[in-house]
Amino acid sequence: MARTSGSHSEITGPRILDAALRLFAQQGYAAVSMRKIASEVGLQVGALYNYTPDKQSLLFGLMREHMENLVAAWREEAQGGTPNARLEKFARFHIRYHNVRRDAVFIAYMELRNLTPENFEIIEELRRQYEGELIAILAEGVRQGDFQVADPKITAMAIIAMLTGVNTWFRETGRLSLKDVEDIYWDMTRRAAGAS
Amino acid sequence: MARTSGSHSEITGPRILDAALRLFAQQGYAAVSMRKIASEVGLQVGALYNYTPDKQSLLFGLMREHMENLVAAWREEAQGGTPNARLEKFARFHIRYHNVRRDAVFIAYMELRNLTPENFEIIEELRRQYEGELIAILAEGVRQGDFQVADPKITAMAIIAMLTGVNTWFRETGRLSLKDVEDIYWDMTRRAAGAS
DNA sequence: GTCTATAAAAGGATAGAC
DNA sequence: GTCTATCCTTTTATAGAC
Repeated sequence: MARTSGSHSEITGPRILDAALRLFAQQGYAAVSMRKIASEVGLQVGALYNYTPDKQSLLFGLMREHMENLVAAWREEAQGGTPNARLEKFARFHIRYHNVRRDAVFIAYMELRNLTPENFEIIEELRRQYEGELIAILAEGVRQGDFQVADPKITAMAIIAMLTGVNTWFRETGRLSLKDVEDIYWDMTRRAAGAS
Repeated sequence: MARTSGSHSEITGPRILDAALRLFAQQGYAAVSMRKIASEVGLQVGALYNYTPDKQSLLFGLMREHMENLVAAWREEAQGGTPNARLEKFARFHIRYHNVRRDAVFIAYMELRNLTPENFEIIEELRRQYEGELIAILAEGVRQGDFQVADPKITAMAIIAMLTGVNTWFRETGRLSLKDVEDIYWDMTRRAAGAS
């Protein structure tokens, strides 16, 4: 996708972010040079620095954007309902939301070690917030006698790991639709929580 | 752990592998230079090439060793029994085996993209073998009417993702012992499989 | 088996012209 | 806003002395 030298575009910024997201996911942050990103967008490397102060900011920006959007999107969808209804909504939301954001999900987990300590803490706090949402659902279900869970925190970690794992194998072209997968995983989630 | 220049050791090879394993896990393959590995072992970089033809072989060797040992260790432990007994054995084995090999487990998943295509295929085949062991247990349980599983392959992927997830949060110093964690995860595994 | 020295390429980031 | 040119560092890997 190299562009003609000197050509212009009002959307260079987003295109740089798109390229960085895809390249970081495919090859890893450390393996992707600023030159590779520039070349993907059709720029020379110097031009990138009009859009980011350095490579680290590029990574951190992508991860923060993803995690903030994730937490916000869930809180938008959450609303009320019984613990059982909220748990089902969470399981289906998690699978759907993550399925269409493969690259960002991959980066947000794999590239944590390439963040500076300060940036790492910010991303981890966002992750804790998201996990906290599921823990709260499980704890409320236990309180109301709807769930049988030995430890809401551990069960939450187990459920999130299970649901996120869909991304490692699911492909749109496979024998199951995403709706099929949602149904099967909701069933396993329900059982893991000891829901009736 | 820098050693005196010119000193000798009969175990340089293993020490290089240990250092590479730890550094690759902590910082990522692409971010670790041969110099860093050499320095960790107390060598100059040139000496490493007495033990490995190149950096890629170092990574591939670590991953193949880990995956082959994993498959072999499970087949050693597997033996017979009811599907329910075999499933419990698998869940507990997986958690225990992976818990004491954090670095290797991390690398075997995170660094797949840094393998050459030929090496990648070999590692993936070993992973498929391991997953196949769990799929077989679930399928046998379904046949005997012990389990209620919509799709043994998917349930296997879900269970493995859930069990492997323990590594992301469990610490020996936490409030739960590994035995506690094993018990809780076995319970969730049992439920996910619809076992009685 | 390890060292020193080196080759040849690639890396992040900046300066200044346009 | 982009390019060209450059700085300075680091990289993998090899050669040859010891």
